Amino acid sequence: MPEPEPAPAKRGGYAKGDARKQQILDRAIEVFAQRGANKTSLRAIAEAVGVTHGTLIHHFGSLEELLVAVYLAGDKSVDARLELSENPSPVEIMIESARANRAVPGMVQLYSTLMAAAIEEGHPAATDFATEWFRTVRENIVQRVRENQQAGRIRADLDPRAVASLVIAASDGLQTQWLLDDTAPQSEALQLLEDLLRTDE
Amino acid sequence: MPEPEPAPAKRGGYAKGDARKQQILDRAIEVFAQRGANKTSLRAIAEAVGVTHGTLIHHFGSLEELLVAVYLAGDKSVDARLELSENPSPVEIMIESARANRAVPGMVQLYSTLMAAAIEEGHPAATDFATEWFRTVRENIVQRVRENQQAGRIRADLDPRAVASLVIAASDGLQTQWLLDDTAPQSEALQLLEDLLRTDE
DNA sequence: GTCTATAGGGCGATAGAC
DNA sequence: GTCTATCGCCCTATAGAC
Repeated sequence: MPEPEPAPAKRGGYAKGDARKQQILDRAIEVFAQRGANKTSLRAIAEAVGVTHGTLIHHFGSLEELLVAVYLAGDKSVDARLELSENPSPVEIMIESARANRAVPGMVQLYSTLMAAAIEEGHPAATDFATEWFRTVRENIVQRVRENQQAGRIRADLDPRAVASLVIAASDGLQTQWLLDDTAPQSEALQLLEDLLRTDE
Repeated sequence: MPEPEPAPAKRGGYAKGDARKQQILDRAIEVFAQRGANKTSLRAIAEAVGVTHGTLIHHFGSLEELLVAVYLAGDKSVDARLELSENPSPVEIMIESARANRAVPGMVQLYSTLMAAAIEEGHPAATDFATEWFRTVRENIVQRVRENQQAGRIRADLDPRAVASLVIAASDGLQTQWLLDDTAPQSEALQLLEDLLRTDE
């Protein structure tokens, strides 16, 4: 199935390879959205994408690296939407991200799988992803906390780094609870945390 | 290696089988404490315990059921210690449990692995464990929240169920963060949550 | 009852042909 | 780039020795 190539690029020709990689990634994300992170062997993904498992290894190096790439690509859409709102509270960010994940439960399963792999030894790709992920997210949230404190929306006496870790942890843990029992008070608990952090009425 | 049998019991004779099962479990817990949840195949565990993988299957039915049994057995010691203290706050319970897990990181890895398996389909043992686990823990914590509210130590206007879910989620999430980066403010964030829940000074 | 041995199949990863 | 073939490891399940 020859498709119209997006400008093959005479020089430094990685365009074709990257395009193919992106194609595979797009299809893989669809698969995760539809079927969840279930039975995600290289062979199963390869079959769904329409190549062999060897091809996936060629493009991504290992199953784990492919999974990381899928998660990061899927996360971008959430990120983009958040850029639009102004000075959101840390908890609002988590609520928005939870909303997105609720629509695509496969992403939460994938996140859990990657985190479980990350805290075991011998999974460098997952460990690197998780370490970098928490570093970035925590940094981001710490900044939001500071902004909200300056705006008088979060109590100024709280340590931004502790607040950030708490908010992230709560969000992660609640998603797990909610996936196992959809009567778990996910939104309520997040809203509760929001209220607790707010400057005293 | 014939060991002194603990009263073979003429009737309803499951004593011997249960004893062997407990032996295996004890040894498996040691292995997890020493080496973490790494490379936990039936064969690897069997080798460490000193039997074959078939023996483990015979006693526990499947790898997943063995892992659940190991986690539950390892958790009992924490539970026992908590019974001693009187009317602990929900967060104090989590801090104590975090302290225990810090000493035996393999248990946190095991917990993560089980939770990741639980939220995927096709892992009934893990799913049953996790569902029941959250049900029990949440029930327990809700009760503690109520007691603390009556004692005037937690704000009476908060929904106990939301508080319980939040505390559990925060604790779980912080342990993951801490395992990946031991400078993550685990204790600080838990203490912060404790302070936020406290009746206004 | 308890355990060993083995069958049958899936996995990730690699090597090399096209 | 993509394929096939293959390696070594893992899993569950079962047959039968002790």
